Amino acid sequence: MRARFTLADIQQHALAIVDRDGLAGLTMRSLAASLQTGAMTLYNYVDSREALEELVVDAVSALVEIPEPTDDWLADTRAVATALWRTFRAHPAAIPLVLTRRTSSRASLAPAEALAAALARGGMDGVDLFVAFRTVSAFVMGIAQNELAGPLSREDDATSAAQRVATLAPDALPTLTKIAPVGATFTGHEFERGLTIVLNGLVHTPRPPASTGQASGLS
Amino acid sequence: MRARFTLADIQQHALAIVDRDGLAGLTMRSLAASLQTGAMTLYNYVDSREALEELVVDAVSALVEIPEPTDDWLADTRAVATALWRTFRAHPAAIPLVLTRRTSSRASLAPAEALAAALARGGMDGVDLFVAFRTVSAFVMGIAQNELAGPLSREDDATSAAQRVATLAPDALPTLTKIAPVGATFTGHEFERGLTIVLNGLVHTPRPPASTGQASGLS
DNA sequence: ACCTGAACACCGTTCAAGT
DNA sequence: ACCTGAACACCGTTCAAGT
Repeated sequence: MRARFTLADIQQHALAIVDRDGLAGLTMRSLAASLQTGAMTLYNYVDSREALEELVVDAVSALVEIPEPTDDWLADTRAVATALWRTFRAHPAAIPLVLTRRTSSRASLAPAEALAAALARGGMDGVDLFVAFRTVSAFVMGIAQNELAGPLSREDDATSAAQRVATLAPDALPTLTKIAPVGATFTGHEFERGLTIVLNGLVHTPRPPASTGQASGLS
Repeated sequence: MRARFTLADIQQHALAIVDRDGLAGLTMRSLAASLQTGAMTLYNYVDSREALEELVVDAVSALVEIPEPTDDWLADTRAVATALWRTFRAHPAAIPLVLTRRTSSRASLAPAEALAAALARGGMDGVDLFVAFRTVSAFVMGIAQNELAGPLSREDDATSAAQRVATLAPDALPTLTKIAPVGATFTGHEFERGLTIVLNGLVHTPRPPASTGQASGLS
């Protein structure tokens, strides 16, 4: 019998379930039901639950709208990072998978390549390029983590981060207690402003002479 | 009957299991066995598996050696961030939990408070302090993510990230293909150098005038 | 090659009964 | 209040049989 499904079918249904019912809602059985088959059918397409989750990460990555390169590498770097962040925000229930599952599919590496390429256009290479890539990439993933489960993340229920922190130990955590209400109010711009900080750092950090075997590039 | 265990007992055994057997090795039953009881006994101390995982995150957070404040806020910021990173690296199997589980215990907030306090000593407050805190925090968590599951992370088995990337699509991913071998060689210094970039960015980024209701502080 | 139901091992948790 | 075994619902996956 011919293949009834494509990998894309499976990815779409799986991501839809995660978006609708959360991560816990995605099981082999629930996905199979969504595709109107038995659970075992899925194993013709996917090795394991783990592999299925990687497929979901790929599906999310494929939704990143990678911007066309311009002649402004800094703006390009910002654009790719922003595109990633926008996609993650649109699928918050999938963020734990994005943070946690390793993929090396074309789909998931395409945004990474775009980011690295933009930085390379800035004149970096070798170790410098690697460090810059890691730094920007870490910032983007870390902001996703902060949003999801960070110390001052927003709440689902009524209790704000401010209240939670204050209730816990108002005296032991004076600075957090002071910041917490800011986090609750000032929402949605941490990413842009934080990214500006990181990119400014990139521009203002002198590149040390190559210490390993790798060339440090120009500048 | 008096309580046979303390929460600290449970945390220690749970973290030990995660360190030894990985995250999948930690189950209610395996933890109970480690404590020489039945699985149900654990529910006298912990509400659910989810709560147990938060307890593991607390246990890891408690291991962070928070440095004493000095008169150099930048050095202090660096020291707290480095202490966090060192602790995460020492318990790699727990990183998925650290990235994913939300805690608001004293233990987990103490390093966050130390980080925020160091930045506050740098003269930031209000929105600026919030943004700075989020940015440094995101970088630290993101580096942990990169190490664990990022695009150029190191491998358990023989196949290097370089090979993996190259095999997949050498032409479509030229920049990553070029960087990949650097990641394999240049190991352990991305954090320091990336942190320098972020901190330089902090110092070199002008603070915009307050746009929300929050005061933007001095400078 | 792909499909699929039955069955198995395992896991979190409820229940009910103990002290 | 804390302990605990039996039992239940659920989940990933193996097996064996089909086309």
